[in-house]
Amino acid sequence: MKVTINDVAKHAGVSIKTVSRVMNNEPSVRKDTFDKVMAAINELHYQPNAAARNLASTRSYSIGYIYDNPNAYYIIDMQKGLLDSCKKHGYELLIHPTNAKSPGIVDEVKELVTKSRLAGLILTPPFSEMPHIAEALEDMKVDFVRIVSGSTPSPGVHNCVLIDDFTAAFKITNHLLELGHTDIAFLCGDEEHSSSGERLAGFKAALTKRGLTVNPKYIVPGHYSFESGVEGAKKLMALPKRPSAVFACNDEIAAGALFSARLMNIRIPDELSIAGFENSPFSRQTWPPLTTAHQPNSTIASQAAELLFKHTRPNANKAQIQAQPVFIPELLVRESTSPLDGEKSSNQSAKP
Amino acid sequence: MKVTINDVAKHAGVSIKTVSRVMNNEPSVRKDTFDKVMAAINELHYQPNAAARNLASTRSYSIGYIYDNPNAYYIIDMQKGLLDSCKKHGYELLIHPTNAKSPGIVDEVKELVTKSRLAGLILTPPFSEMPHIAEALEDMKVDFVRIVSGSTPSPGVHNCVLIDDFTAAFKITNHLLELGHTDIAFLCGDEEHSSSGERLAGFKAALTKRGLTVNPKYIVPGHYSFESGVEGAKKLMALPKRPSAVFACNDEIAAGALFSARLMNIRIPDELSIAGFENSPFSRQTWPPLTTAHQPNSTIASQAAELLFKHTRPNANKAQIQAQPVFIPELLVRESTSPLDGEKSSNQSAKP
DNA sequence: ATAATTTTGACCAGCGCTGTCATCGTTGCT
DNA sequence: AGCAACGATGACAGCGCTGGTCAAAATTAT
Repeated sequence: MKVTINDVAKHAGVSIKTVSRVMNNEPSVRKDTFDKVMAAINELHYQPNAAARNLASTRSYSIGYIYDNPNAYYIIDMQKGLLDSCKKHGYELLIHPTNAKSPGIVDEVKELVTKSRLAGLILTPPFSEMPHIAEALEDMKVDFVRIVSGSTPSPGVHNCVLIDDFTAAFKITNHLLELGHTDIAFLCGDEEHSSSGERLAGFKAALTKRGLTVNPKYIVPGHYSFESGVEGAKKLMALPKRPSAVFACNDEIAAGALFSARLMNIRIPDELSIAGFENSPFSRQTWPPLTTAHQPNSTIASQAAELLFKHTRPNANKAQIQAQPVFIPELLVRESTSPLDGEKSSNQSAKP
Repeated sequence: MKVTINDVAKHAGVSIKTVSRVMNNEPSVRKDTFDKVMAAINELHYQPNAAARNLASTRSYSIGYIYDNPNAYYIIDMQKGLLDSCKKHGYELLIHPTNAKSPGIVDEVKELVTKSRLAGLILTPPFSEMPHIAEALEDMKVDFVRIVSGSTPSPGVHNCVLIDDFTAAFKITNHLLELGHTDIAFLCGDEEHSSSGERLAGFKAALTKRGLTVNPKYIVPGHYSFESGVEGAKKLMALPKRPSAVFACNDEIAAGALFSARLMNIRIPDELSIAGFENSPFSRQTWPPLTTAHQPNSTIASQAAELLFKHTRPNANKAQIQAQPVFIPELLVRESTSPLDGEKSSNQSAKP
């Protein structure tokens, strides 16, 4: 029933220590010894005891996922991706939802790491963008992988997974432009999330490329929340010249804008096109369903975990770990956006 | 930084063994010694090392949460509640999302328990209602707590937390009745979830109590999904005699019904009142916001965990564990329901 | 007061594994 | 061949805690 390292050692005719070496991927094990041990491991279906490993070594076999995000769908997707990778590599996942704005957050993270003896951490925004968190983690010599917004890998950094919000936002904006819209507003997310800044930059770039100027009144600061979308749309609709399209920084904001428009009896998409970002399930559940950008969260998460494991592996050569993977969310056109003045979208069946 | 049992012992002026006794809830520790040790534990923020405990004892200090539920908000809330209790008791939480309908599910659960050496499990629907899962767990002598729908504790059962869906549904239906509605439809959730049956029963009971007959055409089978709500509403609105109010088995279904009504240009709540169930965040983000029943998921979860710990605790006396806690979700009136024909709700300002 | 009882502590072994360091066997070199 | 140098392997202690045993101390009953 329960196979210990001892059994394997006997079976392979080596010492316990050698088996341990094999398990830990240590160098300095001769090829034939290695094979011998591996054979024994497979034959006996040996599964190392995580508790014993944790206790004996400074290292551990669990990773942590710290998050503070009101978006349940995002979190669930992330967890799913992380769990997949963890299972594959025999790690455990410890989830730790908390409040990023709490004053003692750094200590809290530190405590979590020491108490649970985490091998590493996965950080998503806002934690992935808090310098003092990263510093603390580096001080503690704990590996971590950050999932952040960005399009160009920075040299030397090997613990990041990038999401190219800029390009994705550029695409969404282009979609709106192709529909004939020129008065397009942008509803920002939280300023401290760089994703918001990146998306705004992509938005501006797309307009500029078309030779359009960016109307500062159409750029509304806000937060990643439904409420913020409600407020933002209200402000926009109070302007003397209303925009004909709104690009919201995420689906929640977009849903809020939709809600707000409805309260003001503005028909969507006829009078106002609205686009979101993220493709969260409820972007499909608004009326009309939201045009958005699909972000493959589970895949991103499992890639992040894979990257982390490359670091935490005992004899990891950090310099060898390749540059950051980059994900570009894809445009997903649904019914919340339509051509301006009822024209047909230019890329759709333009009959001659 | 790292507090061991030794530190606590010194701080409290007792031996290591006594601290261990306290930690393990062993009898034969005098009240004042117990308090003294507890004080030291709290003061030093002592958190036992799970790995060491796991290793030293046959028992383990992690519990598992198995789920298969598309509702992300529900899962996040549950996790939150479970984590709170786990933290308090020095347990770890292992989350395990999976597919309840997969053929090898029982083996999968068994493997999870043995491989991760789980002390216990928390089960929510649909797992909490699968007899073969419960049997397998009992065979393995693993403790588990089920969160199920029900209003009356069954004698002898001490590992259940009940949610009184019947009473809550009764209340919601009553609210609709008080608004003057008599033609009320019911959109069911999954048949295999007893919550759906309980809610339906509560619905029927409320109608019957008012002397109304239940129109079978107004009871639409379905699933706990947005799509199901869309379909259900479509069917209802195709009836020769449309209902004036719809009670959906959960918020997702209600949101779907709302969506569907919108597609058919039916004004909510003027032409049709819609009520949901659960008070999930997006019940606030539909337009109009949904009248629903608030289910305190986090609280329920942490109670379930507390109950589980009472079982897994070394010297637990199962017979002594009190009967199942019962939660009754509370009515939350929002804008998706309104009086029939513009009358004022009867319990509101009925001016003489 | 003394006996009976309960509570506590000292001590040891051991859970399954890893870290350290000493030892052994090889290889390379003069 | 002989010696150094290195690579591969094993012996041993110990991670932090529990479980057991037994004896000492504190409490209660008589």
